Amino acid sequence: MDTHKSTLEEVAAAAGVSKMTVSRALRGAPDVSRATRDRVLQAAERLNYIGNRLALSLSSQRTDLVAVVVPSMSNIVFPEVMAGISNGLEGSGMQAVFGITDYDVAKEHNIIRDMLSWRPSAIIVTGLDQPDETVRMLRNAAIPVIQIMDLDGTPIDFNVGLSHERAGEEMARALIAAGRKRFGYVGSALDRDLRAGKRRAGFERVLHEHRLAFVGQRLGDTLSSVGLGKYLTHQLLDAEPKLDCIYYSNDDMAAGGAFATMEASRTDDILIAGFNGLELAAALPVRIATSRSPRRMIGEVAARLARGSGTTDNPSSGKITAFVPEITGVA
Amino acid sequence: MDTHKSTLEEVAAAAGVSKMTVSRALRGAPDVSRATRDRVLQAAERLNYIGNRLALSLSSQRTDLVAVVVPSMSNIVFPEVMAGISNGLEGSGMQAVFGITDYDVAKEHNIIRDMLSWRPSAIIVTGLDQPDETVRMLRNAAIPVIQIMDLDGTPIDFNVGLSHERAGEEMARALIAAGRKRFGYVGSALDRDLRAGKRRAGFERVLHEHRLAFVGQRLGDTLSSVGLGKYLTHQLLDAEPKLDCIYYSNDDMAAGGAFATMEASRTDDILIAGFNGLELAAALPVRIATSRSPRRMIGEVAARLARGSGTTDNPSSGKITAFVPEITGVA
DNA sequence: ATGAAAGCGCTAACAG
DNA sequence: CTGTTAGCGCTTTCAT
Repeated sequence: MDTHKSTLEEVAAAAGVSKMTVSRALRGAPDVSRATRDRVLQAAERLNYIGNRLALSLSSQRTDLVAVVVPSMSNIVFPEVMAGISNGLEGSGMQAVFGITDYDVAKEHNIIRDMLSWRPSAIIVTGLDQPDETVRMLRNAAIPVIQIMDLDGTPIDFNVGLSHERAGEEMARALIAAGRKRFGYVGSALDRDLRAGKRRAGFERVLHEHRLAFVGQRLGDTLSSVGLGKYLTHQLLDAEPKLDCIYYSNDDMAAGGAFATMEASRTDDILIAGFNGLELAAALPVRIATSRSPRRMIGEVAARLARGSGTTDNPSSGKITAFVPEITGVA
Repeated sequence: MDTHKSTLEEVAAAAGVSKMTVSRALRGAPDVSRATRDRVLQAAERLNYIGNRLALSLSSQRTDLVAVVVPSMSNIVFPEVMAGISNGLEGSGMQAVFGITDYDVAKEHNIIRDMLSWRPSAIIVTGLDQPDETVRMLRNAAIPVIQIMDLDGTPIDFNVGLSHERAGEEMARALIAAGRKRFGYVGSALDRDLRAGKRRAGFERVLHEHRLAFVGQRLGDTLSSVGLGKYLTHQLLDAEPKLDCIYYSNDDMAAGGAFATMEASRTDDILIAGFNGLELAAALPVRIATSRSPRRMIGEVAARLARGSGTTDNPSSGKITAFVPEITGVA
C-alpha cells in the first residue's frame, strides 16, 4: 500500500495511455473505447487513485461547492436547515461547505470572505441583515446569493423563508382570538437573534392594536435554551402571577416555560406559546402553541436554487419563496 | 462595482509591482517595504480582491482543510461536536468541511472519498466501525485520521472518545447499586446507531452478572426522537406494569420516556435513565439518570489534533484520548 | 478514439 | 527588498 497520492499522469503511465484519455475515461466520457476504459479503470483502482479537486476546479473554473453560512449550531433549527440543504444537493455532484458565525456580524463577514475564496458556485446565508460591506462583497462575487430564513428586508438575489414579523403578528392574533388577555414575554439575547426580535415586534404591534401590552417580561442575555426558558419563566411567574399567556422567543425557551408551569402547577391557566414547531414541543405532556417553521423545506428549496447555478441557465424560479408558518396548539 | 473576480496579476498591475510582491504583501511577509505594502493593499482593496484558495492550495500543496464526517444532524449531539471542532480550529487558519452519512456505511465511504479529493490536511470521522475498504482508503490518504466518539475498537491513527460499552456497564452498576431491580429497555434503530447498541450490550452484560435481565423492551425502527421515546414507553408501561427502571438508547428517547411516565403518573416508582447529559435532560421537571458525554470537548480535542497536522511536526500528544462520562441523577 | 499544448491562479525556489 | 522561472494536477481546446 503506497502512501503516495497518485496523479492522473501516473495512472496514464500504468495504463499506457495519455493523461487526457485517463481523464476522459474516469469521467465516463462517451468517446473512449471500452478496452481502453477498462484498462484505465483497473489502473486507477490498483493505484488507489483519488482525483484532485483542487486541480480539477482550478482548471475547469468551477467548484460545484455551495457555501452555507448559519449563525449557530446549538439551536437544532440550523442543523435541520443544513440537513435539508445536504439532502437537496444530493445527486447533483455539488457539495455544501458550512460556516458558523455565532451570531457575530464581524465574524460573518470574515467567514463569507473565506468561503468566497474557495470560489463556490453559490452561497447561502442566513437572514437579510448583513451590513453594507458584506452585501457589497456578496454582490461582487457574481454568484447566486441565497438568503434564507427571513423575509423581512431587501434581498440581494434569491430569498427563501418566512416573515418573522408576520409570524409574531399571527400568533398574537390567534391567541387574542382564543381569549387570552394578560400576556408575558420571555426571550433570550434578542440583540443577537434578530429574527426572534422581529417576531416579538410583530407580536407586540398586534397587542397594541388591541389596546394590550406585555404585562411582564424577562430577557436573558445568553442564547436560547430550555433551562433558560424555565428559569426566566419561574421568575416571571413570581413577579406577575396573573398572566394567562406567555410568548417565547422560540420553542426551546417555550419548552422550559412549559416545565416551569408544570412545576408551579399553572398548566391549566397559562398558555405557553413558542416558535418553530420542534419535535420536542409536540411531545410535551402539556399542549403549547407554536408556529411551525418549514426549516427543512427552506434548506431544500435553497439547495434547488443553488443547483440551478451548477447546470445551464437559471430555472428562474421566483426570486422569492415565501412560507407561511402554520399555527398549532392555540385552542 | 466590477463583477469580475480579480487576480493577483491584476492587483500587481494596479500597484505597479510583480505578482510575487503582491502575494508577499497580502500574506504579510516581513520582507516587503512599508510603502510597497501600502500600495498593494490599497490596490487590492480597490479591486475587491479575494484570493483564490484553489490556486493557493494547489500551488502550496496544502489546503488547511479538515474534513469532518458525522452520521447525523438531527441528533443535537453531532452539531455540538461540530461546534466544538469549529471552535477548536478557530485562529488556526484551518477550515472544517462537514459531511453527513445518515448512518449509511456506503454513503460514508463515498463521502470520505469525496472529501479526500479536496486533499484535506486531516480527517475526522465518527466511530471505529468503518469497513475494511474505507479503512484502506483512509490509511492511504497519508493524513492524520482522527476517529471520534467511540473507543471500542481498533483505531486507525488518533482516537478521541469514550467506551460506550463501559458507559452502559457503569450505568447498570449505578442503577443496581441504587436498588433498581426490574429493568426495561427502550431504543431506536440500533442497527444504525452502533454506539447505542454497544451501550445496551454493556448494560445487559452487567445485568446478567447480577442474575438480572431486561424484563421488557421496545425497539423502534426509526432514529431516536422524543416522540418515539414517549410512544414506546407508553407501550412498554402497558405491557410491563411492574418495571422500576427503564434504560434508553439516549436522552432524546429518555426525555420522551419521562413525559410518558408523567402522563401515566408513574414518575415516583420508575426511574428513567438515558445517555448524553443533554441540556434538556437537566431541565425536565422530573429527575432522570444520564451519563454526560463530553461531546463538545471531544470536538475540541479532535480539532487540536487536526491542527497538529497544520503546523510543524505532530505534538505527539497521545494517540488515544479517553473520556469517562460522569453519571448523574441516579440517586 | 486519442494526444499535445496551453493555462487556470497561485507559491516555492532561486536569483539579484 | 523585489523579480523570474517553474510547476502544482487537472481540463480545455485544438489536432490528428
